[in-house]
Amino acid sequence: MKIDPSNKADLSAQIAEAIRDAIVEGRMIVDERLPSEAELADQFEVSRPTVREALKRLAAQSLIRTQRGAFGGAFVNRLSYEGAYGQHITTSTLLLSMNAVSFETACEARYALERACTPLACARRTADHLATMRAEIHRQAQPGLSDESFCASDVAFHRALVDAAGNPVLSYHLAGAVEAMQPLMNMITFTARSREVIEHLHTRIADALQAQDATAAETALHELEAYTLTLGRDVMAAHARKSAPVSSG
Amino acid sequence: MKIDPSNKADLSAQIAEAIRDAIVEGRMIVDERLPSEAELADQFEVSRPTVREALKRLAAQSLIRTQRGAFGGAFVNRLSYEGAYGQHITTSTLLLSMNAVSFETACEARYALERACTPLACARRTADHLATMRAEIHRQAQPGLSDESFCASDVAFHRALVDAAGNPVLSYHLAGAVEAMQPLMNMITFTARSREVIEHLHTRIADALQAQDATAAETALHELEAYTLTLGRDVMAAHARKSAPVSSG
DNA sequence: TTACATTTAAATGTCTGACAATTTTGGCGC
DNA sequence: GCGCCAAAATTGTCAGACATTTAAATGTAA
Repeated sequence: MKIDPSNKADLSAQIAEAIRDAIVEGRMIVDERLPSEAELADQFEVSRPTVREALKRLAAQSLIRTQRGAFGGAFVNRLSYEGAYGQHITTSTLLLSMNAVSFETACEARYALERACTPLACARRTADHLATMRAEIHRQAQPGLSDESFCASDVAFHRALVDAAGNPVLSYHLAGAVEAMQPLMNMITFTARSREVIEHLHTRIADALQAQDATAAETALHELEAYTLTLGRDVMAAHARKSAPVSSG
Repeated sequence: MKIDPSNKADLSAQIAEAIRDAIVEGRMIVDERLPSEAELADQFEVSRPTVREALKRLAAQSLIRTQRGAFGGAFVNRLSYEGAYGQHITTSTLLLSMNAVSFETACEARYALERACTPLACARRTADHLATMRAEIHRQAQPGLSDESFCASDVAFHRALVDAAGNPVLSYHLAGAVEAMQPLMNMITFTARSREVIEHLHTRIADALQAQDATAAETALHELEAYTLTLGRDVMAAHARKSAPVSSG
Protein backbone atom coordinates (compact mmCIF):
# COMPACT_ATOMS: atom_id res chain seq x y z
CA MET A 1 0.00 0.00 0.00
CA LYS A 2 2.54 2.52 -1.08
CA ILE A 3 2.95 2.83 -4.80
CA ASP A 4 0.97 5.15 -6.92
CA PRO A 5 1.89 4.91 -10.61
CA SER A 6 1.14 8.24 -12.21
CA ASN A 7 -2.03 7.36 -14.03
CA LYS A 8 -4.40 9.85 -15.50
CA ALA A 9 -7.06 9.25 -12.87
CA ASP A 10 -7.52 11.50 -9.90
CA LEU A 11 -4.81 11.08 -7.31
CA SER A 12 -7.38 11.16 -4.53
CA ALA A 13 -9.30 8.36 -6.22
CA GLN A 14 -6.15 6.29 -6.61
CA ILE A 15 -5.19 6.78 -2.99
CA ALA A 16 -8.69 5.96 -1.82
CA GLU A 17 -8.60 2.78 -3.86
CA ALA A 18 -5.21 1.78 -2.49
CA ILE A 19 -6.40 2.17 1.07
CA ARG A 20 -9.71 0.48 0.32
CA ASP A 21 -7.88 -2.50 -1.13
CA ALA A 22 -5.76 -2.72 1.98
CA ILE A 23 -8.89 -2.84 4.10
CA VAL A 24 -10.84 -5.22 1.89
CA GLU A 25 -7.94 -7.62 1.56
CA GLY A 26 -7.45 -7.67 5.30
CA ARG A 27 -4.05 -5.96 5.36
CA MET A 28 -5.62 -3.47 7.74
CA ILE A 29 -7.84 -4.79 10.46
CA VAL A 30 -10.80 -3.26 12.23
CA ASP A 31 -10.01 -0.36 14.55
CA GLU A 32 -6.48 -0.10 13.23
CA ARG A 33 -5.29 3.47 12.94
CA LEU A 34 -4.20 4.81 9.58
CA PRO A 35 -1.13 7.02 9.42
CA SER A 36 -1.87 10.69 9.96
CA GLU A 37 -2.80 12.82 6.98
CA ALA A 38 0.66 14.35 6.93
CA GLU A 39 2.32 10.93 6.93
CA LEU A 40 0.04 9.66 4.20
CA ALA A 41 0.83 12.75 2.17
CA ASP A 42 4.51 11.90 2.54
CA GLN A 43 4.05 8.23 1.68
CA PHE A 44 2.00 8.90 -1.43
CA GLU A 45 4.00 12.01 -2.29
CA VAL A 46 0.98 14.24 -2.58
CA SER A 47 -0.33 17.19 -0.63
CA ARG A 48 -2.52 16.96 2.43
CA PRO A 49 -5.71 18.23 0.75
CA THR A 50 -5.39 15.41 -1.77
CA VAL A 51 -5.04 12.87 1.02
CA ARG A 52 -8.02 14.40 2.77
CA GLU A 53 -10.18 14.04 -0.33
CA ALA A 54 -9.25 10.39 -0.46
CA LEU A 55 -10.12 9.92 3.20
CA LYS A 56 -13.48 11.63 2.71
CA ARG A 57 -14.25 9.17 -0.07
CA LEU A 58 -13.60 6.29 2.29
CA ALA A 59 -15.58 7.94 5.08
CA ALA A 60 -18.55 8.27 2.75
CA GLN A 61 -18.53 4.50 2.40
CA SER A 62 -18.26 4.01 6.16
CA LEU A 63 -14.93 2.29 5.64
CA ILE A 64 -13.16 4.63 8.06
CA ARG A 65 -14.08 7.03 10.80
CA THR A 66 -12.07 10.05 11.91
CA GLN A 67 -11.40 11.44 15.34
CA ARG A 68 -9.98 14.83 16.11
CA GLY A 69 -7.48 15.71 18.73
CA ALA A 70 -4.31 14.13 20.02
CA PHE A 71 -4.07 10.44 19.24
CA GLY A 72 -6.99 10.94 16.94
CA GLY A 73 -6.84 10.14 13.25
CA ALA A 74 -8.54 7.82 10.82
CA PHE A 75 -9.50 4.34 11.96
CA VAL A 76 -10.74 1.35 10.03
CA ASN A 77 -14.43 1.02 10.73
CA ARG A 78 -16.18 -2.17 11.61
CA LEU A 79 -18.93 -2.22 9.01
CA SER A 80 -21.94 -2.80 11.19
CA TYR A 81 -25.21 -4.25 9.98
CA GLU A 82 -26.83 -0.91 10.75
CA GLY A 83 -24.33 1.08 8.71
CA ALA A 84 -24.40 -1.29 5.76
CA TYR A 85 -28.16 -1.41 6.01
CA GLY A 86 -28.46 2.35 5.64
CA GLN A 87 -26.22 2.42 2.60
CA HIS A 88 -28.08 -0.49 1.06
CA ILE A 89 -31.39 1.30 1.42
CA THR A 90 -30.12 4.62 0.05
CA THR A 91 -28.56 2.98 -2.97
CA SER A 92 -31.53 0.77 -3.70
CA THR A 93 -34.01 3.60 -3.30
CA LEU A 94 -32.09 5.78 -5.72
CA LEU A 95 -31.78 2.92 -8.14
CA LEU A 96 -35.54 2.52 -8.17
CA SER A 97 -36.36 6.19 -8.47
CA MET A 98 -33.76 6.99 -11.11
CA ASN A 99 -34.46 4.11 -13.42
CA ALA A 100 -38.21 4.36 -13.61
CA VAL A 101 -38.79 0.86 -12.29
CA SER A 102 -42.41 -0.07 -12.77
CA PHE A 103 -44.54 -0.75 -9.77
CA GLU A 104 -45.22 -4.26 -11.05
CA THR A 105 -41.53 -5.11 -11.17
CA ALA A 106 -40.80 -3.74 -7.73
CA CYS A 107 -43.82 -5.41 -6.20
CA GLU A 108 -42.97 -8.76 -7.72
CA ALA A 109 -39.39 -8.55 -6.50
CA ARG A 110 -40.42 -7.53 -3.04
CA TYR A 111 -42.78 -10.39 -2.42
CA ALA A 112 -40.55 -12.93 -4.10
CA LEU A 113 -37.80 -11.95 -1.67
CA GLU A 114 -40.13 -11.98 1.27
CA ARG A 115 -41.37 -15.47 0.43
CA ALA A 116 -37.76 -16.61 0.42
CA CYS A 117 -37.65 -16.37 4.18
CA THR A 118 -41.03 -17.84 5.09
CA PRO A 119 -39.92 -21.49 5.43
CA LEU A 120 -37.12 -20.47 7.77
CA ALA A 121 -39.34 -18.02 9.60
CA CYS A 122 -41.94 -20.71 10.17
CA ALA A 123 -39.34 -23.07 11.51
CA ARG A 124 -37.65 -20.62 13.83
CA ARG A 125 -40.06 -17.86 14.81
CA THR A 126 -39.94 -17.16 18.53
CA ALA A 127 -42.64 -15.86 20.82
CA ASP A 128 -40.98 -12.46 20.52
CA HIS A 129 -41.41 -12.33 16.76
CA LEU A 130 -45.03 -13.42 16.99
CA ALA A 131 -45.71 -10.85 19.70
CA THR A 132 -44.20 -8.08 17.57
CA MET A 133 -46.30 -9.06 14.59
CA ARG A 134 -49.49 -9.24 16.68
CA ALA A 135 -48.74 -5.87 18.21
CA GLU A 136 -48.26 -4.25 14.82
CA ILE A 137 -51.46 -5.82 13.52
CA HIS A 138 -53.27 -4.43 16.53
CA ARG A 139 -51.85 -1.01 15.87
CA GLN A 140 -52.88 -1.18 12.25
CA ALA A 141 -56.46 -1.82 13.33
CA GLN A 142 -56.74 1.37 15.35
CA PRO A 143 -59.03 3.88 13.67
CA GLY A 144 -57.20 7.10 14.38
CA LEU A 145 -53.89 5.94 12.97
CA SER A 146 -52.23 8.33 10.54
CA ASP A 147 -51.10 7.14 7.13
CA GLU A 148 -47.49 7.62 8.10
CA SER A 149 -47.87 5.51 11.21
CA PHE A 150 -49.71 2.83 9.30
CA CYS A 151 -46.88 2.59 6.79
CA ALA A 152 -44.31 2.49 9.57
CA SER A 153 -46.22 -0.28 11.25
CA ASP A 154 -46.42 -2.14 7.95
CA VAL A 155 -42.63 -1.96 7.64
CA ALA A 156 -42.22 -3.14 11.22
CA PHE A 157 -44.51 -6.09 10.61
CA HIS A 158 -42.61 -7.28 7.58
CA ARG A 159 -39.33 -6.61 9.29
CA ALA A 160 -40.39 -8.93 12.10
CA LEU A 161 -41.36 -11.55 9.53
CA VAL A 162 -37.92 -11.34 7.97
CA ASP A 163 -36.13 -11.36 11.31
CA ALA A 164 -38.07 -14.43 12.36
CA ALA A 165 -35.95 -16.42 9.94
CA GLY A 166 -33.13 -15.96 12.43
CA ASN A 167 -30.51 -15.29 9.79
CA PRO A 168 -28.82 -11.87 10.01
CA VAL A 169 -27.47 -12.07 6.47
CA LEU A 170 -30.93 -12.78 5.15
CA SER A 171 -32.36 -10.00 7.28
CA TYR A 172 -29.82 -7.56 5.92
CA HIS A 173 -30.59 -8.30 2.29
CA LEU A 174 -34.33 -8.72 2.60
CA ALA A 175 -35.12 -5.90 4.98
CA GLY A 176 -32.97 -3.55 2.92
CA ALA A 177 -34.77 -4.50 -0.25
CA VAL A 178 -38.20 -4.22 1.33
CA GLU A 179 -37.50 -0.89 2.93
CA ALA A 180 -36.09 0.56 -0.28
CA MET A 181 -39.35 -0.19 -2.02
CA GLN A 182 -41.40 1.43 0.71
CA PRO A 183 -41.72 4.83 -0.99
CA LEU A 184 -43.31 3.12 -3.97
CA MET A 185 -45.52 1.03 -1.70
CA ASN A 186 -46.54 4.04 0.38
CA MET A 187 -47.89 5.73 -2.69
CA ILE A 188 -50.42 2.93 -2.85
CA THR A 189 -51.33 2.74 0.80
CA PHE A 190 -51.76 6.49 1.05
CA THR A 191 -54.22 6.62 -1.78
CA ALA A 192 -56.14 3.42 -1.77
CA ARG A 193 -56.25 2.90 1.99
CA SER A 194 -57.88 -0.46 2.43
CA ARG A 195 -56.56 -1.26 5.83
CA GLU A 196 -59.03 -3.98 6.69
CA VAL A 197 -57.91 -6.24 3.88
CA ILE A 198 -54.24 -5.72 4.68
CA GLU A 199 -54.83 -6.26 8.36
CA HIS A 200 -56.69 -9.48 7.60
CA LEU A 201 -53.86 -10.79 5.43
CA HIS A 202 -51.31 -9.84 8.05
CA THR A 203 -53.30 -11.82 10.59
CA ARG A 204 -53.29 -14.83 8.30
CA ILE A 205 -49.52 -14.55 7.92
CA ALA A 206 -49.02 -14.33 11.66
CA ASP A 207 -51.35 -17.28 12.18
CA ALA A 208 -49.43 -19.33 9.64
CA LEU A 209 -46.15 -18.51 11.32
CA GLN A 210 -47.56 -19.44 14.69
CA ALA A 211 -48.79 -22.74 13.29
CA GLN A 212 -45.47 -23.14 11.48
CA ASP A 213 -47.34 -23.67 8.24
CA ALA A 214 -45.02 -22.40 5.51
CA THR A 215 -47.45 -23.17 2.70
CA ALA A 216 -50.20 -21.11 4.29
CA ALA A 217 -47.80 -18.25 4.88
CA GLU A 218 -46.69 -18.28 1.27
CA THR A 219 -50.26 -18.39 0.07
CA ALA A 220 -51.16 -15.39 2.19
CA LEU A 221 -48.11 -13.52 0.88
CA HIS A 222 -49.16 -14.36 -2.66
CA GLU A 223 -52.58 -12.92 -1.98
CA LEU A 224 -51.07 -9.82 -0.41
CA GLU A 225 -48.93 -9.39 -3.51
CA ALA A 226 -51.92 -9.78 -5.80
CA TYR A 227 -53.92 -7.31 -3.75
CA THR A 228 -51.10 -4.77 -3.68
CA LEU A 229 -50.64 -5.14 -7.39
CA THR A 230 -54.30 -4.50 -8.05
CA LEU A 231 -54.25 -1.39 -5.93
CA GLY A 232 -51.09 -0.22 -7.64
CA ARG A 233 -52.60 -0.60 -11.08
CA ASP A 234 -55.68 1.32 -10.03
CA VAL A 235 -53.58 4.15 -8.68
CA MET A 236 -51.45 4.22 -11.82
CA ALA A 237 -54.53 4.30 -13.99
CA ALA A 238 -55.98 7.15 -11.99
CA HIS A 239 -52.70 9.01 -12.32
CA ALA A 240 -52.67 8.49 -16.06
CA ARG A 241 -56.25 9.73 -16.40
CA LYS A 242 -55.53 12.79 -14.35
CA SER A 243 -52.61 13.98 -16.46
CA ALA A 244 -54.14 13.02 -19.78
CA PRO A 245 -57.91 12.93 -19.36
CA VAL A 246 -58.98 10.95 -22.40
CA SER A 247 -62.25 9.12 -22.09
CA SER A 248 -61.44 5.72 -23.46
CA GLY A 249 -64.79 3.99 -22.94
CA MET B 1 -30.42 23.66 -0.69
CA LYS B 2 -28.62 26.59 0.74
CA ILE B 3 -28.68 26.84 4.49
CA ASP B 4 -26.01 25.39 6.68
CA PRO B 5 -26.69 26.07 10.38
CA SER B 6 -23.43 26.12 12.24
CA ASN B 7 -23.55 22.66 13.77
CA LYS B 8 -20.65 20.87 15.27
CA ALA B 9 -20.45 18.29 12.51
CA ASP B 10 -17.97 18.55 9.66
CA LEU B 11 -18.93 21.24 7.20
CA SER B 12 -18.07 18.97 4.30
CA ALA B 13 -20.39 16.30 5.71
CA GLN B 14 -23.20 18.80 6.12
CA ILE B 15 -22.75 20.11 2.60
CA ALA B 16 -22.62 16.61 1.18
CA GLU B 17 -25.82 15.76 2.98
CA ALA B 18 -27.55 18.88 1.73
CA ILE B 19 -26.69 18.07 -1.85
CA ARG B 20 -27.51 14.40 -1.39
CA ASP B 21 -30.93 15.32 -0.07
CA ALA B 22 -31.50 17.54 -3.06
CA ILE B 23 -30.72 14.63 -5.35
CA VAL B 24 -32.64 11.99 -3.43
CA GLU B 25 -35.71 14.18 -3.11
CA GLY B 26 -35.69 14.90 -6.80
CA ARG B 27 -34.89 18.61 -6.57
CA MET B 28 -31.94 17.89 -8.83
CA ILE B 29 -32.52 15.62 -11.77
CA VAL B 30 -30.21 13.25 -13.57
CA ASP B 31 -27.48 14.90 -15.67
CA GLU B 32 -28.19 18.28 -14.13
CA ARG B 33 -25.06 20.30 -13.53
CA LEU B 34 -24.22 21.46 -10.04
CA PRO B 35 -22.84 24.96 -9.56
CA SER B 36 -19.08 25.18 -9.88
CA GLU B 37 -16.96 24.59 -6.83
CA ALA B 38 -16.34 28.31 -6.48
CA GLU B 39 -20.06 29.07 -6.64
CA LEU B 40 -20.88 26.37 -4.11
CA ALA B 41 -18.21 27.76 -1.84
CA ASP B 42 -19.91 31.14 -2.09
CA GLN B 43 -23.38 29.73 -1.49
CA PHE B 44 -22.40 27.72 1.56
CA GLU B 45 -19.93 30.35 2.72
CA VAL B 46 -17.03 27.95 3.00
CA SER B 47 -13.77 27.56 1.16
CA ARG B 48 -13.28 25.57 -1.99
CA PRO B 49 -11.37 22.68 -0.37
CA THR B 50 -14.32 22.14 1.95
CA VAL B 51 -16.69 22.03 -0.99
CA ARG B 52 -14.37 19.64 -2.76
CA GLU B 53 -14.36 17.26 0.17
CA ALA B 54 -18.13 17.26 0.11
CA LEU B 55 -18.16 16.54 -3.62
CA LYS B 56 -15.71 13.67 -3.18
CA ARG B 57 -18.02 12.12 -0.63
CA LEU B 58 -20.83 12.21 -3.15
CA ALA B 59 -18.61 10.91 -5.92
CA ALA B 60 -17.65 7.95 -3.73
CA GLN B 61 -21.31 7.00 -3.66
CA SER B 62 -21.65 7.42 -7.42
CA LEU B 63 -24.17 10.18 -6.85
CA ILE B 64 -22.23 12.64 -9.01
CA ARG B 65 -19.51 12.55 -11.62
CA THR B 66 -17.07 15.33 -12.41
CA GLN B 67 -15.68 16.58 -15.67
CA ARG B 68 -12.75 18.88 -16.11
CA GLY B 69 -12.42 21.76 -18.46
CA ALA B 70 -14.70 24.52 -19.65
CA PHE B 71 -18.37 23.69 -19.17
CA GLY B 72 -17.22 20.81 -17.05
CA GLY B 73 -18.20 20.48 -13.44
CA ALA B 74 -20.16 18.09 -11.29
CA PHE B 75 -23.22 16.38 -12.71
CA VAL B 76 -25.89 14.30 -11.07
CA ASN B 77 -25.22 10.70 -11.98
CA ARG B 78 -27.79 8.26 -13.17
CA LEU B 79 -27.28 5.42 -10.73
CA SER B 80 -26.93 2.52 -13.10
CA TYR B 81 -27.56 -1.08 -12.18
CA GLU B 82 -23.89 -1.77 -12.77
CA GLY B 83 -22.72 0.97 -10.45
CA ALA B 84 -25.17 0.11 -7.71
CA TYR B 85 -24.35 -3.54 -8.17
CA GLY B 86 -20.66 -2.95 -7.55
CA GLN B 87 -21.34 -0.96 -4.39
CA HIS B 88 -23.76 -3.58 -3.18
CA ILE B 89 -21.18 -6.32 -3.60
CA THR B 90 -18.36 -4.39 -1.92
CA THR B 91 -20.50 -3.49 1.06
CA SER B 92 -21.93 -6.97 1.47
CA THR B 93 -18.54 -8.64 1.13
CA LEU B 94 -17.05 -6.42 3.80
CA LEU B 95 -20.03 -6.99 6.03
CA LEU B 96 -19.48 -10.73 5.81
CA SER B 97 -15.74 -10.64 6.34
CA MET B 98 -15.78 -8.11 9.18
CA ASN B 99 -18.49 -9.69 11.23
CA ALA B 100 -17.30 -13.27 11.22
CA VAL B 101 -20.45 -14.60 9.61
CA SER B 102 -20.50 -18.37 9.81
CA PHE B 103 -20.47 -20.42 6.68
CA GLU B 104 -23.76 -22.02 7.68
CA THR B 105 -25.51 -18.67 7.95
CA ALA B 106 -24.16 -17.38 4.65
CA CYS B 107 -24.95 -20.59 2.86
CA GLU B 108 -28.48 -20.71 4.18
CA ALA B 109 -29.10 -17.10 3.18
CA ARG B 110 -27.67 -17.60 -0.25
CA TYR B 111 -29.81 -20.53 -1.23
CA ALA B 112 -32.91 -19.11 0.40
CA LEU B 113 -32.51 -16.05 -1.80
CA GLU B 114 -31.80 -18.09 -4.86
CA ARG B 115 -34.89 -20.21 -4.35
CA ALA B 116 -36.90 -16.98 -4.22
CA CYS B 117 -36.48 -16.54 -7.94
CA THR B 118 -37.00 -20.10 -9.15
CA PRO B 119 -40.79 -19.91 -9.69
CA LEU B 120 -40.38 -16.78 -11.78
CA ALA B 121 -37.35 -18.20 -13.54
CA CYS B 122 -39.26 -21.34 -14.47
CA ALA B 123 -42.12 -19.28 -15.81
CA ARG B 124 -40.06 -16.85 -17.87
CA ARG B 125 -36.75 -18.46 -18.78
CA THR B 126 -35.87 -17.89 -22.42
CA ALA B 127 -33.80 -20.03 -24.74
CA ASP B 128 -30.94 -17.63 -24.10
CA HIS B 129 -30.92 -18.28 -20.39
CA LEU B 130 -31.06 -22.03 -20.88
CA ALA B 131 -28.25 -21.87 -23.42
CA THR B 132 -26.07 -19.89 -21.02
CA MET B 133 -26.66 -22.38 -18.25
CA ARG B 134 -25.93 -25.35 -20.51
CA ALA B 135 -22.77 -23.69 -21.75
CA GLU B 136 -21.53 -23.08 -18.22
CA ILE B 137 -22.30 -26.66 -17.23
CA HIS B 138 -20.36 -27.83 -20.24
CA ARG B 139 -17.42 -25.67 -19.26
CA GLN B 140 -17.54 -26.98 -15.71
CA ALA B 141 -17.21 -30.52 -17.03
CA GLN B 142 -13.96 -29.87 -18.85
CA PRO B 143 -11.05 -31.60 -17.11
CA GLY B 144 -8.37 -28.96 -17.47
CA LEU B 145 -10.40 -26.15 -15.98
CA SER B 146 -8.63 -24.16 -13.28
CA ASP B 147 -10.24 -23.61 -9.90
CA GLU B 148 -10.62 -19.92 -10.64
CA SER B 149 -12.38 -20.59 -13.91
CA PHE B 150 -14.63 -23.16 -12.31
CA CYS B 151 -15.73 -20.67 -9.68
CA ALA B 152 -16.29 -17.99 -12.30
CA SER B 153 -18.38 -20.42 -14.28
CA ASP B 154 -20.33 -21.28 -11.15
CA VAL B 155 -21.12 -17.61 -10.61
CA ALA B 156 -22.16 -17.23 -14.25
CA PHE B 157 -24.47 -20.21 -13.97
CA HIS B 158 -26.26 -18.89 -10.93
CA ARG B 159 -26.34 -15.42 -12.40
CA ALA B 160 -28.16 -16.83 -15.43
CA LEU B 161 -30.60 -18.58 -13.12
CA VAL B 162 -31.36 -15.32 -11.36
CA ASP B 163 -31.62 -13.34 -14.57
CA ALA B 164 -34.04 -15.92 -15.96
CA ALA B 165 -36.64 -14.51 -13.58
CA GLY B 166 -36.75 -11.49 -15.87
CA ASN B 167 -36.92 -8.99 -13.04
CA PRO B 168 -34.04 -6.50 -12.93
CA VAL B 169 -34.75 -5.49 -9.34
CA LEU B 170 -34.64 -9.10 -8.26
CA SER B 171 -31.47 -9.64 -10.27
CA TYR B 172 -29.83 -6.69 -8.58
CA HIS B 173 -30.57 -7.88 -5.08
CA LEU B 174 -30.02 -11.58 -5.61
CA ALA B 175 -26.96 -11.48 -7.83
CA GLY B 176 -25.36 -8.97 -5.49
CA ALA B 177 -25.99 -11.19 -2.51
CA VAL B 178 -24.78 -14.31 -4.24
CA GLU B 179 -21.65 -12.69 -5.56
CA ALA B 180 -20.77 -11.19 -2.18
CA MET B 181 -20.76 -14.66 -0.69
CA GLN B 182 -18.54 -16.04 -3.40
CA PRO B 183 -15.27 -15.66 -1.47
CA LEU B 184 -16.70 -17.84 1.27
CA MET B 185 -18.04 -20.32 -1.27
CA ASN B 186 -14.77 -20.41 -3.17
CA MET B 187 -12.98 -21.54 -0.06
CA ILE B 188 -15.07 -24.69 -0.26
CA THR B 189 -14.83 -25.37 -3.96
CA PHE B 190 -11.09 -24.85 -3.98
CA THR B 191 -10.50 -27.39 -1.28
CA ALA B 192 -13.12 -30.06 -1.65
CA ARG B 193 -13.38 -30.02 -5.44
CA SER B 194 -16.22 -32.38 -6.18
CA ARG B 195 -17.11 -31.04 -9.54
CA GLU B 196 -19.07 -34.03 -10.75
CA VAL B 197 -21.71 -33.69 -8.03
CA ILE B 198 -22.04 -29.97 -8.58
CA GLU B 199 -22.21 -30.40 -12.32
CA HIS B 200 -24.91 -33.04 -11.91
CA LEU B 201 -26.99 -30.79 -9.68
CA HIS B 202 -26.56 -27.90 -12.09
CA THR B 203 -27.84 -30.11 -14.86
CA ARG B 204 -30.88 -31.01 -12.80
CA ILE B 205 -31.56 -27.33 -12.19
CA ALA B 206 -31.26 -26.52 -15.87
CA ASP B 207 -33.51 -29.45 -16.74
CA ALA B 208 -36.10 -28.27 -14.26
CA LEU B 209 -36.03 -24.77 -15.68
CA GLN B 210 -36.38 -26.11 -19.18
CA ALA B 211 -39.35 -28.23 -18.09
CA GLN B 212 -40.67 -25.23 -16.14
CA ASP B 213 -40.92 -27.41 -13.06
CA ALA B 214 -40.42 -25.07 -10.12
CA THR B 215 -40.70 -27.80 -7.52
CA ALA B 216 -37.95 -29.84 -9.10
CA ALA B 217 -35.74 -26.77 -9.34
CA GLU B 218 -36.25 -25.96 -5.69
CA THR B 219 -35.54 -29.55 -4.70
CA ALA B 220 -32.30 -29.51 -6.64
CA LEU B 221 -31.33 -26.21 -5.03
CA HIS B 222 -32.08 -27.68 -1.62
CA GLU B 223 -29.79 -30.59 -2.40
CA LEU B 224 -27.09 -28.27 -3.65
CA GLU B 225 -27.38 -26.31 -0.42
CA ALA B 226 -27.14 -29.46 1.67
CA TYR B 227 -24.17 -30.66 -0.30
CA THR B 228 -22.39 -27.30 -0.05
CA LEU B 229 -23.08 -27.21 3.65
CA THR B 230 -21.60 -30.67 4.13
CA LEU B 231 -18.49 -29.70 2.24
CA GLY B 232 -18.21 -26.50 4.22
CA ARG B 233 -18.41 -28.34 7.51
CA ASP B 234 -15.77 -30.79 6.39
CA VAL B 235 -13.45 -27.98 5.39
CA MET B 236 -14.05 -26.18 8.68
CA ALA B 237 -13.39 -29.35 10.62
CA ALA B 238 -10.21 -29.98 8.68
CA HIS B 239 -9.13 -26.45 9.44
CA ALA B 240 -9.83 -26.92 13.12
CA ARG B 241 -7.74 -30.08 13.42
CA LYS B 242 -5.04 -29.14 10.97
CA SER B 243 -2.45 -29.53 13.70
CA ALA B 244 -3.77 -32.93 14.81
CA PRO B 245 -5.02 -34.85 11.75
CA VAL B 246 -7.41 -37.47 13.09
CA SER B 247 -8.93 -39.83 10.55
CA SER B 248 -12.63 -39.95 11.27
CA GLY B 249 -13.77 -42.68 8.90
C1' DT C 1 -1.43 9.28 47.69
C1' DT C 2 -5.27 11.09 45.42
C1' DA C 3 -7.97 14.42 43.07
C1' DC C 4 -8.22 18.24 40.24
C1' DA C 5 -6.59 22.01 37.30
C1' DT C 6 -3.28 23.41 33.70
C1' DT C 7 -0.30 22.86 30.08
C1' DT C 8 1.22 20.67 25.98
C1' DA C 9 1.34 18.20 21.84
C1' DA C 10 -0.73 15.82 18.10
C1' DA C 11 -4.07 15.54 15.00
C1' DT C 12 -7.98 16.91 12.20
C1' DG C 13 -10.81 20.90 10.27
C1' DT C 14 -10.60 25.01 7.64
C1' DC C 15 -8.87 28.96 4.95
C1' DT C 16 -6.18 31.61 1.43
C1' DG C 17 -3.91 31.94 -2.70
C1' DA C 18 -1.78 30.15 -6.34
C1' DC C 19 -0.62 27.26 -10.35
C1' DA C 20 -1.35 23.14 -13.54
C1' DA C 21 -4.20 20.47 -16.62
C1' DT C 22 -8.04 20.01 -19.44
C1' DT C 23 -11.73 20.98 -22.46
C1' DT C 24 -15.03 23.87 -24.93
C1' DT C 25 -15.76 28.01 -27.51
C1' DG C 26 -14.81 31.43 -30.64
C1' DG C 27 -11.88 33.91 -33.71
C1' DC C 28 -8.33 34.13 -37.22
C1' DG C 29 -6.06 33.19 -41.44
C1' DC C 30 -6.11 30.57 -45.52
C1' DG D 1 -15.56 26.11 -45.25
C1' DC D 2 -11.61 24.22 -42.75
C1' DG D 3 -7.88 23.90 -39.71
C1' DC D 4 -5.26 26.11 -36.13
C1' DC D 5 -4.73 28.79 -32.05
C1' DA D 6 -5.86 31.55 -28.19
C1' DA D 7 -9.05 32.55 -24.47
C1' DA D 8 -11.96 31.24 -20.84
C1' DA D 9 -13.90 28.30 -17.52
C1' DT D 10 -13.45 24.63 -14.50
C1' DT D 11 -11.51 20.94 -11.96
C1' DG D 12 -7.04 18.99 -9.98
C1' DT D 13 -3.17 19.88 -7.08
C1' DC D 14 -0.04 22.22 -4.11
C1' DA D 15 2.05 24.99 -0.13
C1' DG D 16 1.58 27.12 4.05
C1' DA D 17 -0.96 28.79 7.68
C1' DC D 18 -4.27 29.06 11.52
C1' DA D 19 -8.24 27.18 14.40
C1' DT D 20 -10.15 23.57 17.06
C1' DT D 21 -10.34 19.51 19.54
C1' DT D 22 -8.79 15.94 22.44
C1' DA D 23 -5.97 13.01 25.32
C1' DA D 24 -1.91 12.62 27.76
C1' DA D 25 1.48 14.70 30.72
C1' DT D 26 2.48 17.73 34.22
C1' DG D 27 1.91 20.41 38.15
C1' DT D 28 -0.55 21.55 42.47
C1' DA D 29 -3.13 21.25 46.58
C1' DA D 30 -5.75 18.61 50.11
